[in-house]
Amino acid sequence: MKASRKELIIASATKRFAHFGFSKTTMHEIAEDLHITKANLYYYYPDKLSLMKDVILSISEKVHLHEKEIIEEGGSVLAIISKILSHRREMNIKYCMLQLSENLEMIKGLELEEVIQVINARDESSIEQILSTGIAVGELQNIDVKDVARTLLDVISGLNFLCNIADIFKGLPNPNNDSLILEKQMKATVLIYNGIKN
Amino acid sequence: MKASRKELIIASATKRFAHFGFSKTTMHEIAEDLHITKANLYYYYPDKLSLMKDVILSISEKVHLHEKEIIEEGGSVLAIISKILSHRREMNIKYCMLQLSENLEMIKGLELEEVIQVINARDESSIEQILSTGIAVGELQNIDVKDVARTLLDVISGLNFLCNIADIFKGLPNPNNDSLILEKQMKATVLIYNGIKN
DNA sequence: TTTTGAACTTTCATTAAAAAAAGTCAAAAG
DNA sequence: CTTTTGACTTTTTTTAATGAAAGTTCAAAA
Repeated sequence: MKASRKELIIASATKRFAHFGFSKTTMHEIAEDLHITKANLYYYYPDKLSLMKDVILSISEKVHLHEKEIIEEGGSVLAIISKILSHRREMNIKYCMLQLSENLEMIKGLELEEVIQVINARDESSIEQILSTGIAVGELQNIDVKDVARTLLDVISGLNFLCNIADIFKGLPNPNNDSLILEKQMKATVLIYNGIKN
Repeated sequence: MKASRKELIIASATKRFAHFGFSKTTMHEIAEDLHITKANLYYYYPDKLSLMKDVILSISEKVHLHEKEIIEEGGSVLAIISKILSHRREMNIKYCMLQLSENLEMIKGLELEEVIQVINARDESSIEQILSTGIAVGELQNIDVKDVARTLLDVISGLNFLCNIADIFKGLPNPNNDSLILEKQMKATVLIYNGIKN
């Protein structure tokens, strides 16, 4: 059926995108990998952008599901967020080209806003859930969950940008940065946590 | 004397750089503004980069002096940082092209590292002084001043990047962003403050 | 319904020539 | 001796033209 065919395309495209980035991957190459023609690929996806979007959303979904698992495993608020940040670093190392490309395309004004919004919503829902549970079990003060979650996410992704900006611009991955980013993110998270814990 | 002549050059160059950015300002134009020849300008500055550096350092010094004044005026830690962040936003609106250019040049690999280091050192010294005083008067816990100051500065400049990245890339200023940046920076600062206050 | 070959259109890479800007220097001016 | 300059060279940026590559479309075949 159609859905399964699309899933194959996404899986195949993800490999190329993750390795070479969006701009260095052609529709022809993606089609070749699947032993179909470019025209056939266009039967399933009207353009490259929508394929890119589906690939991004697919990865985001995987990450989100894994984060849900981490949350369900339980633990202190700080421990859970720490696990999530570590996992995101791992994902970033795995899909770094894609991250760089994604950021660059977004910067260039490509219509990825909707996708970014979905990812943001997922991120917010995860953090909000962690904070809400923290309040429920008395670990955290009775804070404004939405507001703190948004600020924490801004801080985390701001630090990501701060350390990655040069690489994003160059379009070259730099895995060395990841431990530094994680460290800075953890330090900031701990400081914020200290202010909201009971 | 030489010093005064250089100061005139810096003042004049600052106007052009602040308005059009580094790349859209030529040495010829700067010379013209001063009613001297380009060759004469090169008598005082060996190249464009060193003039750029002096302009950046001169503005940074002004900002730093003003922040010292704010600190000396006294007040709560949060009030002082709030004033500093507001002042930085004002400076950013005034010198936005310069900020954008500076970031872009840095990204492109221009040798502005030394200058950035000086600015960082000044920023750190300000925040460290605020935190130290806060501890001394019992407003803050006995935290690791250097560490917290660095993290706070990372968070603040990360948020700046996060909101500005598209504009930095385009090279176009966008003053609308400034209130948003300030808001995010204040929210993050308050959260961190809550964790270090007594 | 799915697939394809053969188009078309847009974007990208390359090149060469011209223009603009950066940077140099010997000599003039004070 | 310091400062200034005009004329010069070198680098960088722009422009325009070309061909190639990639994105996209579509009528017809499977």
